[in-house]
Amino acid sequence: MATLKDVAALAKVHPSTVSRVLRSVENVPITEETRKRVIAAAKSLDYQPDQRARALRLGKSNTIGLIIPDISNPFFAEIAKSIEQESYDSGYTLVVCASNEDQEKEIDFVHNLISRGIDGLIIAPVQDSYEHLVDLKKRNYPFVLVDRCFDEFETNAVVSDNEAAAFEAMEYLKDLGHKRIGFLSGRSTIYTIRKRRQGYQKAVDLFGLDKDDALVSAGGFTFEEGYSETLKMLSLAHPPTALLIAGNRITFGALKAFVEKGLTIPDDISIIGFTDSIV
Amino acid sequence: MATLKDVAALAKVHPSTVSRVLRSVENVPITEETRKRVIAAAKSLDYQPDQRARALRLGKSNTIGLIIPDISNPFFAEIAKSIEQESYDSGYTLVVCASNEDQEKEIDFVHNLISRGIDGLIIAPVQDSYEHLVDLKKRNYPFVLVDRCFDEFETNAVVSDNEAAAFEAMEYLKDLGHKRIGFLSGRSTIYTIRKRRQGYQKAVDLFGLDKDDALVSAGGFTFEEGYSETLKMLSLAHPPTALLIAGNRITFGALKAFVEKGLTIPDDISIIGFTDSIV
DNA sequence: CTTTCCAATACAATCGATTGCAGCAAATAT
DNA sequence: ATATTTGCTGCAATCGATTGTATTGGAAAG
Repeated sequence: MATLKDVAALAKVHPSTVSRVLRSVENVPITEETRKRVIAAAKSLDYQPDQRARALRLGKSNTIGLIIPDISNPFFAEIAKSIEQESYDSGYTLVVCASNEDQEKEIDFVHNLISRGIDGLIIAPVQDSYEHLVDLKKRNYPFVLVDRCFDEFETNAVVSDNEAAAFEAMEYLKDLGHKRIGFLSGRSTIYTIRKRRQGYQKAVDLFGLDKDDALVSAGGFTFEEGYSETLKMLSLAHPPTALLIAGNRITFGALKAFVEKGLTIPDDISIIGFTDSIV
Repeated sequence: MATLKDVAALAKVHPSTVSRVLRSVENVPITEETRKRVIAAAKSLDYQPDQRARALRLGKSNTIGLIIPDISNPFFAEIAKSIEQESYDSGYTLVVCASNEDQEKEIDFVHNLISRGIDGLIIAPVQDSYEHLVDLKKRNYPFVLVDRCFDEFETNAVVSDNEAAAFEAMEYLKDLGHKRIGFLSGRSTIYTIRKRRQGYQKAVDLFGLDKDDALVSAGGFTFEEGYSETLKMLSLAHPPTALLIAGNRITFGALKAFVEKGLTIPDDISIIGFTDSIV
């Protein structure tokens, strides 16, 4: 890799001059002839400024970090894609890290990314703890949460109104005539899940629907868990006639259970799932 | 952020001593008392070495870059996830970039990542051109291709035997009694697609199956294209009785077409798709 | 012919961490 | 008592780019 020094040597000027020519800004006057010589030299050496050196000197890296719990989940992958596109268009490079729903790893990534001189951070937190985020806030480090935030800790965040969404979905199912609606949950420590469940409960109460703990599953986000929890619910003495499902993978698991039980949608059972994804 | 200097000041030693204590390696002896003082100072300041400074000095960043065409495609997301996990376990940070099947962007990323002092590069190339990769190879820059490689240009690469896979799939369909098998392709400039098509053709020839250009679609990788190409093929005078499908999203598009046409698998039509993904 | 001034470029410090070498003290050898 | 070794730590250069502050050369002014 050619450095400023190499270009300077070739153009027979001082490195600082090369820098000034190449950044071109500033009100420092440069002879047209020098400028041409420098540009030619830079081109002939295929000079690319060393970003880590720039970042070190400037205290700015034009890079932002994104930490998501699971890159292989289309929901987060889609988020990553959008952020990446927007970053790229704004001249930023995005560093995507996958915490894999592991709190330790997330904390690791936060430290690691900061020490790399990242300009800002976007996090979909694991939500097993948040001291590291409190710390970020205290240090005035720019970061934004996405998809998940904390009730007890105020931050900038981009989230959906999960409670209202769940409530609306329930209302729709109620209007279809359903009285006994199951709720397939995900990890209940997570913001989105808690809110969706609140919406579900609110609807159950308000609409006078069947209130039964057996109609609310616990569990995680996986396909397998969705499958087994659905089977469990379908084999109840009074199975639900509709399901509200709090995650895309869980939904696919439920579908598998339906197929296995020979149930058809919407004839035998109705479902509404969160986080739609075709593929 | 605390720097080496800050820690040194607090511990009343020279920065170099702090560095030596913290790296601990080297055969330089350090008094136990000094060591303790330094470690205490580092802890109390929550010192984290600046990775960009280290990278600059050491010429090594412990970071590798991954460029994939589409992060929202579960196939690539899954690849990214595995590589990320493996990198993390080996003490490397992975930078994931999405070229979005845009050759210019890929080239941009290659330059950008290199100038960031990335230690190595993993690329699933767009395959519209490869001069930039030739350049990398010439400069002896460590990189590996994944999923896609070039017939005309030798590199390290991790790829599947797409031709054999397509052939095997065709053999299976033939054994089921199918004589008229369609091939839903993706962008034909791409390695995987070309190979799969070769396997398809080889099977058609070898098994004496129906040879008909109308049975081979062109097109891209999208859900929509899969849908429309399938509809087109189903409305042929002699529609295929089975389909070999070269991509996961295309497959989902085909499924939509089947549903719409009221076709059931495997009663009305058989399919085998590449790149399985549940969700 | 000297002084002043300005345009154009060079110098040097800086960002933070690392490392070969120098230096200083105490301990051992002569 | 002096010379030599050894153990520990400080000094300073370095990585590559940036930028405030010289410095240079030549032209204009006196």
